[in-house]
Amino acid sequence: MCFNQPIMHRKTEPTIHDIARELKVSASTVSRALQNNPRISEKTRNTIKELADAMGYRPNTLASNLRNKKSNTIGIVVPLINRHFFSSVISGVEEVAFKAGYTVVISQSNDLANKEVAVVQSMFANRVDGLIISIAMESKSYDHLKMFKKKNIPLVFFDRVVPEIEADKIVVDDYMGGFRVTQHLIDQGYQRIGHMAGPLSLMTYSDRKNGYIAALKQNGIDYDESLVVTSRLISESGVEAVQQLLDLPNPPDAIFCGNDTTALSSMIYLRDKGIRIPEDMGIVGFSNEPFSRVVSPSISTIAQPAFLMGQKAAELLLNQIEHKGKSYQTLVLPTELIVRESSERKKNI
Amino acid sequence: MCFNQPIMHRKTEPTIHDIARELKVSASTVSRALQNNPRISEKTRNTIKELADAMGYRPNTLASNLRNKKSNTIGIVVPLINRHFFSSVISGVEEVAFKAGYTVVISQSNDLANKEVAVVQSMFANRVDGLIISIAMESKSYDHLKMFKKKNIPLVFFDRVVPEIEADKIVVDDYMGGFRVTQHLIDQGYQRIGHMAGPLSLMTYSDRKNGYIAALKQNGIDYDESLVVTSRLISESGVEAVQQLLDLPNPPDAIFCGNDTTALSSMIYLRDKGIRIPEDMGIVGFSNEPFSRVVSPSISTIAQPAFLMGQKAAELLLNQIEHKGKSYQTLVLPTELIVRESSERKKNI
DNA sequence: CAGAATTGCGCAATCGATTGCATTTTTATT
DNA sequence: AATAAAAATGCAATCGATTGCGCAATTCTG
Repeated sequence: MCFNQPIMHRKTEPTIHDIARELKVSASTVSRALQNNPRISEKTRNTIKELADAMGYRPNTLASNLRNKKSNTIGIVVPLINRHFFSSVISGVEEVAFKAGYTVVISQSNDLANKEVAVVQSMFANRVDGLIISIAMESKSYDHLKMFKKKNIPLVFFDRVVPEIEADKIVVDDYMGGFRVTQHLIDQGYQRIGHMAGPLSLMTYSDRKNGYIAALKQNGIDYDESLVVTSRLISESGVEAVQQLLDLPNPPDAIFCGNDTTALSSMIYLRDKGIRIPEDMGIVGFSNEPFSRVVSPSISTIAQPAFLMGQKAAELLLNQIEHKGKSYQTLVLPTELIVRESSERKKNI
Repeated sequence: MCFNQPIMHRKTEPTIHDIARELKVSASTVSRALQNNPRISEKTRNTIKELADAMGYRPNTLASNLRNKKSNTIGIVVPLINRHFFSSVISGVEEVAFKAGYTVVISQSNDLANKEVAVVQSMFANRVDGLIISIAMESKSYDHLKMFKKKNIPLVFFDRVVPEIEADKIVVDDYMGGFRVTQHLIDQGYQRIGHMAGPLSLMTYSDRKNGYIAALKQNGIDYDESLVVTSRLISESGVEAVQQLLDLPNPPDAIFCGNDTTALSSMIYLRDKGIRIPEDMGIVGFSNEPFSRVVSPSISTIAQPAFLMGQKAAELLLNQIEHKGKSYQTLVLPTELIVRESSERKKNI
């Protein structure tokens, strides 16, 4: 039997009690010393810290969390982790959270209402201190989220928000995005500007369209309903919409596409038809998907500050966590127009 | 003063003690009943469960985790969340972990050695049950990972693995990837095939190069060292490498680029030089980045099964967690050659 | 130098769930 | 009916850190 083993493989992690025993002080003292509590003299504090180091002591956050009724963890739920926009948001959240000493737990809803309920409940059971979420497209009932409200656990929505729940919200300025795109096309000398809209039940898309209409109006251009085609904005929709627009008696000379996917598929279709971009037809997309920069011609688009959105979401959430009961705010992040080849008819000098 | 409030807003979450008091049984009984421990009669078990439901009881996983010394949490650390390959892996991990009742905590190293150390230590302190990691390019020392080994916490490496640490590992078959690419180029009738290699200290890149060399050999083509340019494979490297290759007395007529990024930048450079792809020069990339499908000409590349990799990583890890001490395995996932325009000189009939 | 003020530290309860062992209750056996 | 066996439940310690309160030691004050 040997006591006082040198520091080596021991079965269990050292705890404050082990340190206390070794130094013949109480566990409270050790705990306080490690927290730099002024009630402990500098001398003993140093002794304790040194031994803690030497023993390879690591605080057990589980125990601490239990005692403090706080997990120092925030949850984030997105439809699909594997989507550039969302992974960028997550990246931003992680950065801010990590710096603030929080852990980020992550789940995806796969855009399925019942998976969303399941993952949210799981986060709830795990006592996250707050939740950041972009809801699944399908979600109908929001009881699982109201649970958080009831227990007073902070909640931040981003991108796809739930209007009927009071909480911090972050969205991008789709209206101004649509406006800027349209204004840009006008500035480039395009005369008849068409628009591929997305499902107008989603605010995101109706705002873009409204921005488009507003810009036309402001430039004294009549809004022509026949120039707007509404679809789900998948790749095929782009092709169909272009066909429809080209068949018009008076077809457009520029198209504001609801997203980059349709912008791309339109471009490919137009190119095959021998229509030159941007000379014969200007194209602008939306969202700044990674590919829009590298395709040829590169696609002008609206950048949504996904990473920033994640950072802001985390900041709002941490703020709520640390000063509960403040009032809620809705942050509208600015969009940025990125002019690329697909719409740059007038070269800058 | 009113006791026996109806179920409504109460300050604190109900615990097993509250249930026990209400039912005049002990907390142990409640705990056991909720776990379906056979030592509790069906009758009392039902009574307990019903009341638990009615009171809106939710087990406190923190307390449970503390007692069980198990967090039911796995950690995943990647260089950058916001990269398609990694976010796809994460997505796969999340799927498997969630189904198995585990929570996934996530962090990014930003490819910085010291951030990696910090996040790994944080996960350690948070008592994750296991860790899945692709190491930062810069990492030099692996003490932070050896810590896990010492404490017998399962570890799974993927993509960028550490050879000197024994653990489960998952990589893609870079060797065969390189081989396939090269064979494909040969089959397409290209005669002199160059290669842009990545940092050869990383297995990933040296394997690709070795596959390239092997394919040449098998086809009776001499390996010409001057045709291989090594770099960090960022966009600019592609341009520099192409310039270098074109300046050779006997330049290549095809290039196997170490990744899609360099494949793209090379293509753009070549196009500006008036060199036609794939007619004058064949190009193949690696990784199947989303953009490689949509650029023009589309880029032939090697698909890495990222989502599958994540699933497998999670499976291996959970297996280790649940049956510790099994031997370690290295899983080599197959790669798939995706032939696109950039290398398809001979059209299929 | 006595008494007050300050400083340094320990006791013991707490967070909520789990579990080995002991005890009580019920059922079976002769 | 008495005892053995089995079933159901309770006691109390435990996981590791935190903290209000109280006691003891030290320093200060007049």
